[in-house]
Amino acid sequence: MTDARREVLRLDRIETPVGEMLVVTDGEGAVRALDFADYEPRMMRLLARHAPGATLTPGQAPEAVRQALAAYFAGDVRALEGLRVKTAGTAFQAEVWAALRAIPAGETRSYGQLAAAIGRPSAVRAVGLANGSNPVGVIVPCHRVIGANGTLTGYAGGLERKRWLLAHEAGAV
Amino acid sequence: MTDARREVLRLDRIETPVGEMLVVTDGEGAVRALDFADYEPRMMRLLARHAPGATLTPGQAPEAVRQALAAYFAGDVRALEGLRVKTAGTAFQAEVWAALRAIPAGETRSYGQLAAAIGRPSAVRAVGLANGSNPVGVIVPCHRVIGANGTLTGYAGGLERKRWLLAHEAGAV
DNA sequence: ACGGCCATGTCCGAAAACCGCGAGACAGGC
DNA sequence: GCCTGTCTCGCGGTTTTCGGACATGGCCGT
Repeated sequence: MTDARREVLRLDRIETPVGEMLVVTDGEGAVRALDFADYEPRMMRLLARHAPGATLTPGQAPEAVRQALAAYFAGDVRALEGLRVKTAGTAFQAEVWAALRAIPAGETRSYGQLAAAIGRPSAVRAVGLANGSNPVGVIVPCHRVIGANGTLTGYAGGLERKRWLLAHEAGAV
Repeated sequence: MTDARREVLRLDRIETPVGEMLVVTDGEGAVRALDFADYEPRMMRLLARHAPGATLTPGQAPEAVRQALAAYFAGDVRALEGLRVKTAGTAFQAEVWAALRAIPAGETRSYGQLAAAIGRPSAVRAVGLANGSNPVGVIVPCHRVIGANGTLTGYAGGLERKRWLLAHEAGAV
């Protein structure tokens, strides 16, 4: 009696300088999840929350997505800006993630700045929390948010990768 | 960014031998809620849970619904069997409510029999709970479930109405 | 018969825990 | 003094846990 429109998502694996990544796309070409292969359980957990009941089948991501990611890692760090993503978090999370995509490659923001940008200057830790539960890494650039004193503080894919991504973007502007 | 497709539901009021009733239907003719007018707050609460964010406007229910209800109260106690209902409870509740509709008019079941019918013989009290949170009274005949010893035990619309409905159905087969 | 007792499964609301922070206080080292 | 590192605590949204509540039905005494 429940609406059982089981959505079918494709799971692709691509090689990058920072290790193999998992890309989940839907039938409309939107990216639903993107994470590093060694954090697969985490991605599956997030995906289960954001796309309940969807089935996952191995398959190639749309060419536009593959090419954009390749271009990004090759040095065209703005290549991801046109990609469409689709997530289903709370209203607060949606605001945070939208604010993330507004940070240009090569720049960084502090958690406090991001909190102020969405009109809740004191919701600093909550921003960190929403940041950490972002299902679409790299494209939604949660790695561009650092501590107010310049320290990297944390990253779901490991601080080493956060450092690499920031250096990559800083060197390619 | 959340899906803000505000659904519009119609709220009708009809007279019956057991008092005025509230009928909520959707754009597809399915009954979403049905309760007695003097329990309006309860119905609103259930509706808020089963159709979050929907707006309610006064208006007439589809003719098929009105006629079926009139026929039922006039003596054609099987007139409600063809009506479509739509609810959004948990899986357990859905099973219980489906099992309810399988009880023919004029018959009754005990809570234990109903629990056994859905394959959870010991979930007796849970059946009672699910029964009580049924948003679509009368059409989903929760009044046909009574205690194992024949007592009526309880009814959201008042025991007096439960007694009346059962007598009405028993006398009209 | 009748009245108490208790095991039972599910759901809901409240409360607490959890954090990818940041500001302020404080202690040392120069 | 000044700079830096460590500590403490308040912050806010989300998730998890927990404690009742309940439209029962046996069982066991009287």
